[in-house]
Amino acid sequence: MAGWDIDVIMSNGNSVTAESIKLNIGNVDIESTLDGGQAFRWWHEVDGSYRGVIGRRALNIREISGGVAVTAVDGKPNAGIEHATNEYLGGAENLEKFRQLYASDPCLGPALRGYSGLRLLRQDPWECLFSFITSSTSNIPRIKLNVGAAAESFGYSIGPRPPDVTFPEPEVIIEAGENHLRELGFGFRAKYLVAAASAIASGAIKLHDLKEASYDDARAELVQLHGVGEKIADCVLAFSLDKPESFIVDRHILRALRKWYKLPVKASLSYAADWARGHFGEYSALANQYMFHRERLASRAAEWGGVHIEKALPEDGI
DNA sequence: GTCCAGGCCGCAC
DNA sequence: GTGCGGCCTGGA
Repeated sequence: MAGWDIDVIMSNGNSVTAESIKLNIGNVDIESTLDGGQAFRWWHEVDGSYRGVIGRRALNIREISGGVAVTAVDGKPNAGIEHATNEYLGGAENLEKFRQLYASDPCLGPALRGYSGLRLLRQDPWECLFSFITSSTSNIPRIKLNVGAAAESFGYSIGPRPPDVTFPEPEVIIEAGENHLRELGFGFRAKYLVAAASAIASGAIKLHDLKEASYDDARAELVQLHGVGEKIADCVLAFSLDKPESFIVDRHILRALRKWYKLPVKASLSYAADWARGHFGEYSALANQYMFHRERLASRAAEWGGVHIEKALPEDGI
């Protein structure tokens, strides 16, 4: 599975040789997967690769034919990187079935052809929860700014650059406190984050145990947290707690469901989520991510002059 | 200056 | 159960 080759990393002007590991895990669209609204600590490099952190390792990931190449940028041995990256990028079995089932779906078919390789991540649950509490009434650039600031302020350095840090444990966030988080720009979300950290540190909520729990039970646990509603809970369930049946509804998705699946204009967010879970079943989270990506690019294309979607999805005829 | 962003809470009705 | 105002703040 894993092959070897030699890369040259330019860091602080010095050249360092490091071995990269090739993972033949199938096509991965790293831009839409790592930097499309699931995770917020991946940074685009000038060569098109992405740099970020998985667990306690600072890594660089780039696309290669049939998979990705991963390089440690922390000067440590490669042990464990292959396994961790495989975990993080999720399995592809579901994706293959999903592709076959929805190839001719009017909304998802074009998206599957346009962004084939968009995957569901399997992130660390605490960082994921923290990130999506932060996402409330915010936008992706600002979420990246906030989450990155918290990581760099309170995380443990594991590499040469400032963003090469582990994500701070709940105990560290509690110690930092609401006011410090407000100073970093989290606004009204600061108190939610400290409360969530307390619930986890005290053991009132055991995030990792929710992986084994049913979707309904895990969701019910999460929404008890102050500042976590159905939407944020579904993000955490889909991106970190192995719940492929979760479906996230925001304004982009609601618009898509009305446009492509004839959902009533008056359908509430909660109704829409229930309908979509019934319709897509175990492929809900995947369908949701492709739909979100497509709709988000479409709205951005409109802002930029409306060319992006036609370029990405030629056969779609919007 | 205004408006909006991958929401949620508290409170009416 | 549905609707509405308020909440922080950076960027367009």
